[in-house]
Amino acid sequence: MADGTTGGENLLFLTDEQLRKGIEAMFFAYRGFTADPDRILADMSYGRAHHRALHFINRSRGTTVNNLLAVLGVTKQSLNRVLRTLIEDGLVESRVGREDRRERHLYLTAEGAELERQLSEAQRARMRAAYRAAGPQAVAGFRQVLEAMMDDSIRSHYTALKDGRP
Amino acid sequence: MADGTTGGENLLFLTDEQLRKGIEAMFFAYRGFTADPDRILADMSYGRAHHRALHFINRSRGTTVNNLLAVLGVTKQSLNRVLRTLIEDGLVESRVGREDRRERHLYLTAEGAELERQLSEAQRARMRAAYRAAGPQAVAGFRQVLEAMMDDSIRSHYTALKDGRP
DNA sequence: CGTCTTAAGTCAGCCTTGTTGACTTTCCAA
DNA sequence: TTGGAAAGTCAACAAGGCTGACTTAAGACG
Repeated sequence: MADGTTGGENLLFLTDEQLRKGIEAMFFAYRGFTADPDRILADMSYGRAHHRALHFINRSRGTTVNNLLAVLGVTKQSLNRVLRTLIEDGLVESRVGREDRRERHLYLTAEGAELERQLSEAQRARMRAAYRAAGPQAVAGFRQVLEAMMDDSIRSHYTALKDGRP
Repeated sequence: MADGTTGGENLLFLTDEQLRKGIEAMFFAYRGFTADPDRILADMSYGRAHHRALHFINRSRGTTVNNLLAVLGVTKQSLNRVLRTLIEDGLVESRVGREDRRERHLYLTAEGAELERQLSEAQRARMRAAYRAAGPQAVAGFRQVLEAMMDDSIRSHYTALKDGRP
């Protein structure tokens, strides 16, 4: 139909203008999303990559390096550089697998858990304020759109974590 | 109250669990968000920074370097490196200001506009699919949460662009 | 047992994109 | 006429991606 509707359903939210606003919103919001942890990390000799590693090791205690690689979507060499410093600094512990001794299982130490808690609390504080300002219905929509935006290959990692599956 | 409600209003959406899901959704979704333009850019000798510059020059034709700096949130030196290659390659034109001749006003050339169109169409396609899958109400919530997540100092740039203000 | 594969780690080198700091040129405005 | 803002440039550095090549250890399997 010429008026932008189909069978009574309004599709105005799919115009290029609307999409552009969503794109710009993603760009600016992501800056805010990372701003607070980045400020904390800047004082130490760590960066965003260390935060991500700490986050997912905390979320999936005892995860293997290979699994972490898949979740983070980076190369082994890239992750290894980050992981090595975290292990050397005593924030992460790497244990040889009991069933398959080729694997290394990763755990946060008490110190690592403390930094992770500090970083994620800063990030949650902003998210909490945004959620509160927008309300529960908006939050549901927010999560729906984000989930639909993920690559198919990535979404399974997200839903597994979301539902607390191993 | 001990059951997570306050005056009848359910605040379950503000639990740390819910916030964590939102944080992980942002992380994975942003990867999808940038994936398609990144693939196109990988073939050329350009990166994500070039895409961002092209996008905002297109959105605010004739913008000054200083304004672009504020919107992108990077240093002059960082932007300059990107801008120089775009100008050298004939994708962006830099015109001396007519009123204030210290300023440079930035415009896309026909070639620059063509690349910008290609990149943003790839990005819009994914956004369109996500919007369509989630529906108009979810999209409204998505935008509300993102806007609330931005830094205060950044939100004005977003709303100015959103409403088409100069 | 021997071979193949997988998991992990490492070394070297490259690129993009961010940063600081110092400096120049241009030119508006007080 | 002079101060300061806008723009641009050079140098140096760091984080964090990447590829390629290679080693070590150990499970899998014919």
